[in-house]
Amino acid sequence: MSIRSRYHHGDLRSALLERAEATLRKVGVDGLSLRQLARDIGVSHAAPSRHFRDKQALLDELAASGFERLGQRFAEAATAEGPVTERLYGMARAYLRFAMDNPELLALMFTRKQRSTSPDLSASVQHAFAVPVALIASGQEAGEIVAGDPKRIGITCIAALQGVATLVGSDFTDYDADQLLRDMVRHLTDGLRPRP
Amino acid sequence: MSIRSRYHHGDLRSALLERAEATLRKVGVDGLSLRQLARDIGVSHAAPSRHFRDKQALLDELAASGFERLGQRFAEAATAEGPVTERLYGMARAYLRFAMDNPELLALMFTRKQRSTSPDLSASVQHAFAVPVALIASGQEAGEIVAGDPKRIGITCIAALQGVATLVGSDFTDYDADQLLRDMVRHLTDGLRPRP
DNA sequence: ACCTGAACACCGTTCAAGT
DNA sequence: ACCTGAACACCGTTCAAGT
Repeated sequence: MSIRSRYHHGDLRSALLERAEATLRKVGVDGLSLRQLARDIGVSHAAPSRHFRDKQALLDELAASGFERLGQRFAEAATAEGPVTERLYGMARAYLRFAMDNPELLALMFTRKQRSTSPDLSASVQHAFAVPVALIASGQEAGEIVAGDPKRIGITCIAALQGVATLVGSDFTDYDADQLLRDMVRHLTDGLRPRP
Repeated sequence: MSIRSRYHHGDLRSALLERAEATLRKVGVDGLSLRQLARDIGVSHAAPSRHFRDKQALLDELAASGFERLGQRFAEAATAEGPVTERLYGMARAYLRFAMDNPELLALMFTRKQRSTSPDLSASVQHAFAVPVALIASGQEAGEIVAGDPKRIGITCIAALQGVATLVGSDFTDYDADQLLRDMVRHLTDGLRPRP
């Protein structure tokens, strides 16, 4: 960061992403403007276009990085000690923690506008989702989970968690997140139909 | 609509809401601008402010009307013939149909930004959610559903459906909506833990 | 290669003034 | 009561020109 190199920022791309995520957290997507981002970083308002084709491209990268981090948290929970169902519950808690720590980012991750999903984003999603699917497959081997395509069961679980995250974030209910999550896990595990 | 009354629109408020929903469906929230709406209707760009404090107020009303219609569809499904579990499945299908018919509206309905929810919207939500809760309560009486606070079980079901709708709308998965929904209903009904 | 400055076509919101 | 027109302070995107 010599005085000479202040004209060329050096790593404007990373700086934009970093600042964008901070702004997203503080003021939400609607409050995020490329011009303000550029101002914050101290660069002209036209500079970002060198690194992101348009605003949506920057948002797509934020979403992709979100899925990468979510995938990491999944992986940590999946490789913990204990029976599969315990680890699945750990993953569920990791999901909800991520959702509550990054509510605006999560909304961005699952809002696909009417644009085609970028290959980058798609790869991050597949990578993240693969973790619970694998865990479910090993749960089936251990006889802890019913038979069936682990991919389909995994997607069902992710959908359930995403729903909990959405409801928690919408404050349409007074139940706290932990209780909602426990209810969901319990009912999805044991079923709503009474067991004999 | 006499020539004399063209200056005063007459029912600008309704016209704005109607046009806004059509635009929402066509180009999404991001493509929705008050100025364009005013232009479409043939009124000055400042006119909408008489009827909606700001853009968010109009979006809130759209969301509220969404919940009202969703509640109606719920009520229809709830009062159908057959056992409770059948009617719950009918409600689930109604939810997903609504989600697929109004993807942008649904996103709007569940995206609460970081603003306080308007009382109007909150009332619509409570009204809509009350339907599945009541159905679950009668399912418990019939012995078709496990014991527990019907409100909490109902919220769990809605979360599950909302999650399915989100995943279907995000096109992160290739599974079609019906299959995803059937999987969710089956697993939530019977549980992921093997039954003896 | 990377950034600037000006330009273009938009926004939401406000407010005196008109009917 | 309801709407207009002008004004203000913003946007995203593009593009010749600078270093």
